[in-house]
Amino acid sequence: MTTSQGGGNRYDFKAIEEKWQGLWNDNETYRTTEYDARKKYYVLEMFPYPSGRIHMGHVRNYSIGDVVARYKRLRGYNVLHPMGWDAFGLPAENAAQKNNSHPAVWTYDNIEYMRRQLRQLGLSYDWQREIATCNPEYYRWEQLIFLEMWEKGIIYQKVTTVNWCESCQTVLANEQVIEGACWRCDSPVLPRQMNGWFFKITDYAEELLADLDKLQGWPEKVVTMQRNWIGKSTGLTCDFQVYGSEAKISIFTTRPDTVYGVTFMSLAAEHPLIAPLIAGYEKEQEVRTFVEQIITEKQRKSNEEEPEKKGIFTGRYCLNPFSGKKIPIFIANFVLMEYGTGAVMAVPAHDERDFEFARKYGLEIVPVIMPEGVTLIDRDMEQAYTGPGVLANSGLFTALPSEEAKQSIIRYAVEQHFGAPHVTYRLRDWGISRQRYWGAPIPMVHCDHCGVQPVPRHELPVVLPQDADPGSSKCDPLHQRPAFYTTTCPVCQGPARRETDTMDTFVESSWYFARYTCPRFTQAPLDREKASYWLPVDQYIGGVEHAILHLLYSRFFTKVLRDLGYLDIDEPFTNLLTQGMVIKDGAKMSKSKGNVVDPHDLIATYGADTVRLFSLFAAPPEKDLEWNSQGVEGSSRFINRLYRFIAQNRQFLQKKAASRGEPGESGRILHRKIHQTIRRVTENIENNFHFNTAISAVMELFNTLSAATDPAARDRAEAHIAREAIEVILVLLSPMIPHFCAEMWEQLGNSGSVEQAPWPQFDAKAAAEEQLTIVVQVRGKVRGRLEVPADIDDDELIRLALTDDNVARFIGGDTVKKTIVVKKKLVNIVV
RNA sequence: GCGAGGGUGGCGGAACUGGUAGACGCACCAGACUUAGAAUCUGGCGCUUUGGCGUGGGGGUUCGACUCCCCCCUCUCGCACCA
Repeated sequence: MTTSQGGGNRYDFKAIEEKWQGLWNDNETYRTTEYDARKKYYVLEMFPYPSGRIHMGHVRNYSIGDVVARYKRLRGYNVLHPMGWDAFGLPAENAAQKNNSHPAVWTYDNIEYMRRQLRQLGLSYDWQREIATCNPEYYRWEQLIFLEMWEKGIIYQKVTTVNWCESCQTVLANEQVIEGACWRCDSPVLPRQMNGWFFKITDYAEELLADLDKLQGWPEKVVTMQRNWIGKSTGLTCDFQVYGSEAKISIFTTRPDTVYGVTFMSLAAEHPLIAPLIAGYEKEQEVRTFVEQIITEKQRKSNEEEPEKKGIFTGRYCLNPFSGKKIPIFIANFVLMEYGTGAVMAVPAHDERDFEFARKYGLEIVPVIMPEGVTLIDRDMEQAYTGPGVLANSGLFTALPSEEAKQSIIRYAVEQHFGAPHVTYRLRDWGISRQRYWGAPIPMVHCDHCGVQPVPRHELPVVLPQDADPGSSKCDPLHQRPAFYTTTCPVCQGPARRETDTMDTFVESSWYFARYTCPRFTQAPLDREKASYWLPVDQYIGGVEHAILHLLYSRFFTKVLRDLGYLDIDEPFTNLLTQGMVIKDGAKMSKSKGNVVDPHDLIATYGADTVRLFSLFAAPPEKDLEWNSQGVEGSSRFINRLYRFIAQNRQFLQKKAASRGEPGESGRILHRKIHQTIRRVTENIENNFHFNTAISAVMELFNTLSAATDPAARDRAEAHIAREAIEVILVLLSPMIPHFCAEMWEQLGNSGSVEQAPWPQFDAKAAAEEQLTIVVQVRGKVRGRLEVPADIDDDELIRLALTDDNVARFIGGDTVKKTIVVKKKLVNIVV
């Protein structure tokens, strides 16, 4: 059985799509070079992980990007539109183990298959620039960047408590822990002490935060998420002297104005001062047991809600440096060692957590911030007051407003040498060590004599071994491969051990957009000139799930690469479009829910153009797209209607030169509609990529064209207008359904391809209406409509409105108080 | 709890700086063509007792509110003991 749809009723999408894909491929139509007279435009979609086959989310993402690329080409830009593969990662290992294959084999097979699928969608990529991050020719440059970052001191190694996923057998970055669970497999994440490599992203915290203001072309939501993630807090660090000891406890607070309300001190269970504090005191053993208990509880906690607040008195006291007041030192389970100093000055009157804790253990509550017109009394307080106010019982600072007091108190602490202004971030350094095989090796060597040494540059790349050691699995991590890690020290030539951790795959995706500008450059990670020409990416498109992880890391890398001298930009992505998910039956498509639609089948049934058209038409790109098989039929029907119209009117449409003279009524309407459509489509794309409304505008034009083309009147003066209409339709739609438009353009006998056609020019005069429908309202309610010439004056309009029968009826006997005329729109009569 | 963004026909969605709510499409209904169906074409399609009522609910500003202001309900997403 043939799947082609010949017979004249439906267009043969299979033949047409294959033909044009072949031509684009053979002619390298989308190959891009630099230094063109045209302005550059770099449009990029987030590159896929080669998981096996493309899914509807890919189709949507890449259709959107392709429309942008094709549109910008038609508008005369030199467009860079590349594609590649985020090819390292755990699924390859899992799949390889299951199939007794090798991750590289599995990955490259998938790339092969998915590349073919992308080609079938007719996406206009410059395939010459394709990259796969698992290729040593890619990651060797990443290793070089690593070495340069190491030299610059942006990389360090430390033993810390890391996020460990037992199921993935690897460490995760903070950003990869979602509600206490692994971002990939959803199993609980446990803390674990380990040595690992870190990127000092916190060195860039301030710039990453400040530059968010430059990202005017980003969705507000993403900017806010990043701002919260960086989490800057400004305040005071200051020291509390331990009573009867030389030791000091350093605290951080964002509320120095409440410092006279401190009634106790809370330490995190992991605080290093606890051991010396309690040593030799009577309750030592009891406290020690409590601390251990809290630490185990913390390790066990996962997605559950907040545990109940609890703590224990250490038996020791410290002194408030401002008031000299002696306060008890507690250990509390809600104090985090990772944030601030791991010690909190507790102000129960003005902090909810401290309030709860104080009430539970019967501790003193001293209100020192009074809201306007209110005097707080500790016994009557039912909750902490956290708002602003005026200071009370605060020594020198009493009666100051709280905002002002913050500054004065910090200044005082500095003068008295027991404190300093301080800024803290929630952002942690990026831990990039992974204990897995399928990733880029970290190019370092450990030598017993010389310590940690970088691999000499001429030895790069440190290649990931492709063969298994005898008797082991193909996916064994590097620390189980003596043939890999046994080496000599680059300094002393003695025996040494290679680093066996691989890099987090997010490192690869943090700079790939830059490598696309010079994917085969062999001298350095980046060709400065080409990178400078193309970057930043003008339009980046991808899922909102990357709002923090990938987009924050890429911003960080851009700044690092700038500081290493490779780039001359501060931010990688000027405009960001976060497209919504593709859902079906109200839920995200997923295998477990069984609601997956495979694009492969759809393309086979309807063709790529229909699939693209539907995914663009059914919703604006930033919203979720509800998949609807009947909607796909509708898109297919529209293209087929266009096809039949052209096929059936070919003769008529050819009479371009023959028609002369004044067009009739329908011709004038059509001509006007053409120009109104050009304006609408152009604006819809330019403003916010609302292809759904752009497409509906073209549908309207086509409806007008079909109605205007009465077979009985075909030889009339309208022929050249009809011809203009169909050409405009084909150009306007060509970014969305490129195969069909290319074919029809050719069949209509145009010289040159539709891709070389100029974007149609909007003519305001041609779009102007000659007759207007004016709405007549009485007291704001529509009571009539008038057909009037566009140039009618207001007085005449009012006169006409008042004579309208229905309008007169609603005015009845009332007197007209006022009339409001809105130009070209309406008349409102107030009675 | 904090932050962000939404709630418009049976459905997806339109509506410019306040000015005809429901464009376009899907579904549905009727008709044409057909032996019949599919496909296609034409017309209809918010609710409704024809006077009205309608953009989550209630108030307000205005000649006029999906749009602006206040209060409330609800959904989605992100963060979540951050001192």
